[in-house]
Parts: sequence; C-alpha cells; structure tokens
Amino acid sequence: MLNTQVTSKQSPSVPTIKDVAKAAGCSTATVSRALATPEKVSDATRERVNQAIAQVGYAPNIAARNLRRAESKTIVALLPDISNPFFSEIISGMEDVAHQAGYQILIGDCEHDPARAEAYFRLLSTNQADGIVLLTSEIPKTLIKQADGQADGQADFPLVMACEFFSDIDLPLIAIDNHQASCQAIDYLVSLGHQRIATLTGPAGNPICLERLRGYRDTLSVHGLIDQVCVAEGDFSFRSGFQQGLALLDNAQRPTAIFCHSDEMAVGVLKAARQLDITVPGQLSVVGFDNIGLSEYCDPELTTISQPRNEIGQQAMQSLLHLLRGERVIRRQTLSSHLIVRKSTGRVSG
Amino acid sequence: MLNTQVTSKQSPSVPTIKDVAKAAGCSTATVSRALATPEKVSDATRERVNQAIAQVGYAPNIAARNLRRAESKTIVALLPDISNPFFSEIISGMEDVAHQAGYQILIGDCEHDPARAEAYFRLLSTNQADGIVLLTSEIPKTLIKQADGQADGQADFPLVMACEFFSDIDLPLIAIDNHQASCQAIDYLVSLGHQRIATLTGPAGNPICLERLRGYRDTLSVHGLIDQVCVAEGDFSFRSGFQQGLALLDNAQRPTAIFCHSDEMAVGVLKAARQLDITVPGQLSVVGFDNIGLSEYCDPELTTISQPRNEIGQQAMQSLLHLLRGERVIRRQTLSSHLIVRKSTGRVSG
DNA sequence: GCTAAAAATGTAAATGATTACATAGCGCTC
DNA sequence: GAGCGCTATGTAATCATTTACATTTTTAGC
Repeated sequence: MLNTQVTSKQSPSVPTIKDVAKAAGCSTATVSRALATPEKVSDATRERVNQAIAQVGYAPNIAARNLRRAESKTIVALLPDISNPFFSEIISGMEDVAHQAGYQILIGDCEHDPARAEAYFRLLSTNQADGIVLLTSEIPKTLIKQADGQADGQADFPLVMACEFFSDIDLPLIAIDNHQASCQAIDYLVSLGHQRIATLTGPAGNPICLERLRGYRDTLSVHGLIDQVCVAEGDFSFRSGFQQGLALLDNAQRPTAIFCHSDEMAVGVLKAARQLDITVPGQLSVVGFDNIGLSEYCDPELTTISQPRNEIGQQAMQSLLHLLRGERVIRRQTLSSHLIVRKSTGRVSG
Repeated sequence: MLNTQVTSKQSPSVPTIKDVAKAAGCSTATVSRALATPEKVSDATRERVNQAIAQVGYAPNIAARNLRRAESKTIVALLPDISNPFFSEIISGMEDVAHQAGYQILIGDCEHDPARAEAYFRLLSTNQADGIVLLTSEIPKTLIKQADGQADGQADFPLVMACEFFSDIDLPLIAIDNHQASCQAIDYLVSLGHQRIATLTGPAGNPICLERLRGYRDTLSVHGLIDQVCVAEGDFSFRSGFQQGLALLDNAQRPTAIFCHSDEMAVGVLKAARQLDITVPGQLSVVGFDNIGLSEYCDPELTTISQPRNEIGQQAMQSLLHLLRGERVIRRQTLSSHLIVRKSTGRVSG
C-alpha cells in the first residue's frame, strides 16, 4: 500500500479557516462566527476555536474577507504634497480614529498631478478603498461630480473634505473659519499701527485662499484701508515665499506687514527681508499660517495662526466612518483657530 | 406568462468579468488572458474584448485578483515619524518606481511605537502587503528574526532597508556611507581651524548615528584632537536640538563648532545660540545632516550633508521588486553623499 | 488532403472567507 | 409526549478572478 499520508500541500502553507475548523472539530462557519459574532457561539465552542486558532497559528486572509464582504477597510487620504509638514499631524489624527475602527489609511500624494488623483479615486470603484478624505481642492472636479451623481442632492458618496473645499460642490467639510482667521490676523496687524499690509496667498483660485483674501479685504475695508490692498500669489512653499517676498519688498512703497497663507512662505519672506536688510519685526511684520513645528524655531519666531490639525484629522475620519455606516453626517464642522503671537510682528516703525 | 425579463440583479451592479465575456462572446478565461497575457490571445479576440470592456465599463475587482494570485501589490514603507520631512522625498522616489511596476505604497508611521511596527509587519503574513522597505531601526528585532528565519542565511524575506540598518542583522541595504560623510564634515570643520568640535547625535544606539560618531572620533583622532571629544544625544527634532544646544553652549568651555545628525536639530542649535547671544558663524559653526528644504531658508543658511533621497527611495524599491521576483539582490548599495557649504560655518574666531 | 504541432479557447476547479438557509438539540408548556 | 421556540451548528452557495487541463481550431509540412 502506498503512503497515503502524502503531504497534501507542498510546504507548511499558511493555515486557513479550514485548518482551524479541523483542529477545533467544528465547521468553518462556526469558526467564522466565533470570530465575527462571538455571542452567537457557545462558550465551550468559542474556547475550543480560540485554542485551535492559537494552536495552528491562524490569521484570516484579508483578501478573501474583502472579496466576500465587498469592502477593503481602507481609507484614502488624498493630499497635494506629502512634503508639506502641515499634513502630517492631520494624518496622525486620522490614523488614531481609523485604526480604532479597524481601518487603514492609504496616503495618496497627488504631487499636483490630476492623473494621480484620478488613480486614487479609481480605488473606490475597484473596491480597493472604502472612502476618501480629501485634503486638496487641486483635483479635477469631474472626479467628484461623476462619483457623487446622486439625485437626492444629499451625497452618500463616501467622501469628506478637510481643510480645503470647493466653492461649487457641497460636501461634508471639517475646517476652520478661514475668513475669520484672516480677519483676526489683519485686525491684529492694524492694531499694531500697520497700514500698508500685503498678503501672500496660495495658488490662485484656491477656495481657502479666497476666503482668507476676503477676510483680508473686509478687514482693510473696515479700517478704511481698502485702497492699500496688495496681493501676491505663491504656492505655499519656502521658495515662493522668498521670491514673492523679494518682489513685494524691493520697492520704495513696500508694505510694513505681510500676511502669508502658510508658515513656509512666511519663512521665505523672512529670508527675503534679511537679504534686503529689512529687519523683522523692526521694519517689517510677518504673519504665517498653520503653526507648523518650524514656526517656533525660525528667526524671529513666527506669529501665526494655529489650526487644530490633529482634531481636524480625527473629526474628518469620524465623519467618514459615519458616512460608511450609512448614517447622516454634519455637513459643516467648524473648528476654532487662534492667533499665536510670537516675535515676527511688532508696532509699525516711525 | 410572467415577465421573464426580471432584473436579475437589483441595481446596475458593477460589471464583472462575466459581463465582459458575455458582451465579447467568449469565456471569462479569454477575457482574463486578454488582460493579463495579451499575446496569448488572437488579435481579433483581443480587440473584441477591449471593446466589450469599454462598453460595459469594466474594472477588475482587485480583491478577487489578490485572493487568487495570493499577492496584494502593496509595499509598506515603514518609517519612524511621518512628520520628519526627511522621508517625503524618499517616499516620492519609492512611489515612482512602485507605481511603474503596478505596486502601491502604504506608508506605515510607527510613531516610535513597537506595537504599530508589529501591526504593519503582520500585513505581510495576512497577504495585505507583499514587502517592506524599512526606514527605521527602531523596531523590535524579533519581528525580523522570526520573519527572516531562513536556514540558508541568504534571506529571501521581502524586506530591504534604506538609510537605517541593524548592526547585527544582515539585510539588503541602500544607504550612504555615514562614517565617511561624518569624516568629511569634521575634516571640513578642522580645516576651518576648529578644535573644540561637539557632535549632537540621534537616539543612543541608533546604528547610523554610531557610524557617524565613529567618523567623528576617527577624524578627531587623526588630527590629534581625541581629547576634545564631546557628545550630546538628541532625537533628530527641533526641540532636542535646542535643548542640547543650550546645554552644550551655556558653558565657558563651549565648543566652537557643533556637528548635528539632522538639520532640524541644527536649526534648534541655531536658536539656542541666538538665545545665548552667540553669533553663527562668528562664534559658532553649525553643520546639519540631510539637506532638507528648510536648510536653505533658515538663518544663517545651513552647511549640511546632502543625501540623494529620491535615488535612495528608487533603489530601495527597485531592490525590493527584485526580491519579490525571486532574483538575487545586491546586499549593500552605497550612494554618495556630499557636503554642502553654506553660511552656518566659518573660520574659528581668535 | 493528411498529420502533427502550435495556437486559441473553453471548462471548471481553486483561492479563503462569509452567510443564507437548513437542521439538530434542548427545554418548556399544556 | 406533542408542539413550540430558541440556540447552536452544519451545509453549501457565493464573492470575482485566475489558471490547469481539456478541447477545438489553425497552421505548416509533406
């Protein structure tokens, strides 16, 4: 008689739910239930199953589970540029909540390339992702329109926005009040005696920058300074801060204060001022935005607006999880920002 | 007769390979082949299949594919701290290569927590990830030991290290020569006349820091300055640079130069010097490490060591892809770093 | 035009888990 | 002790794709 105990599988292949069932002396259904809905299984069986799992070293095959359940337990965090430290704390907040709920975060770095954004959106339709937290408005709007095509107006498309938003598409949003934050910064500068206040925005057309710009204009208006409006456009980077800083400052009629839409641009402006021998805050006040780690360590330390980044991330993920459970979601959650006064701002010089 | 044209599925559910097969008038196997191995299908059929795919709007279900192929096309990039901008460019390099080959990058932020690292390693055994690029040595070594348990000594475990490494575990590694880079920095400082040169390292025991420390010691030794060795320990952050900077500098016998193991720590040291009214580079020279974006924008601009971060990422991913294909892999790839001299270093003052 | 080899295609099993449905067992009531 | 309801469990279909193997068709050589 031949050896009937042929090794049915070549190597000690990774154990499946069948192996557990065999070891526990029950069916695969019971094992599955013991894991997914322990309360539906008798104490004795549950105990046996758990021992069997430990004994054979079982770990569920997630691809199989995902296939059957038609979900991936993966959330895409879509952002414009991973090298911007602004996002890391938001991601961190998202991960806290996501991991708790058994979800993973896939970071989608668009690098300002629409094709990348599209690729990440495609993950939704191929069941590789269950939802998206959108941290940029720099993507083709068609991606959302086609995805969001619900007749009832109330999108149940699993997408929430954080920080950034679209002016013409209504999606659940977690963000600060950019208009108000901007007003606060300009008010503060005016209170220091500044009259020629410039602002250095992010990319043209970016809705949050437009909000901030509106706050800038409104506040100047309130103080009768509307004819002093002076706007330069950057892209949030050190480099654009430096370049636009030079352009704004190398000028007899130069501003006495610059309100920047990111801390990195503010640091670029600081460098431009140094190069032109303009002292900060003596001859120039600079305000940043975001309160990234650097703002405490540059010279001079940066006056800036702080966003509750971790909380934004948490809330965004929380909202998305609600959406995924089919629950209704708050359309707009506004978290509070605040102005942090450090050393880069001062009273206007004679 | 009843309406036989009952909608077999409730909603216009997402099309599967069966729908394509039906539309193209062939079997699912042929459709699958037309996609995976087009050369095995006749021109006419391939054409019909492609049209059918476009017609029904088919996209393959990845979970099913992953299950069947027992792979995930996902690579984990495990790093100690996502908020460190040093990593973003490496990730970017990894993504370029990975996407080209049809792989995704899952960023695993360990946040210095071993449990997180373990969770990401578990993705391997559950088929949720195909390989790991390890960018930190701050993980429990047992994770690798148990995973790497191959008798032949030549690990075919799908893991490569980049930048960081273990002193006692031999894994494929892509990195610069930290010892040499450190020698170069110290040599340069000595050539400027410095004798009391301190070094501010990363976390104690970190192998790359030990390498750099060795270079520091060796070079001082060569110049007969071995009795001037002065070492402080940080953790790569702004904050630790500032604190250790104060400790090193608030002292009559203070060093005239500090070699920091990260740019952020160097910027922290700059702040400490400002606070103590020590001019840089007049009374103190500072050298950083990594050449992150900030180093051109701080004051003074930072002399630092540049690592080819994008290339490191590319090579690391390339090596991992080789491993995954079962090919042999270069155990150690050393890329070249170089010293970038800016404004934070100068001749020692009388 | 026949045959063998090669190419193209189809059939059906397999991947590993979940779950609708069926069934068994038990305790309880009347 | 028949009937009911409840819990616990098993059976087998299902998810969407890939692929070994079988079968058919085409090509080429003579």
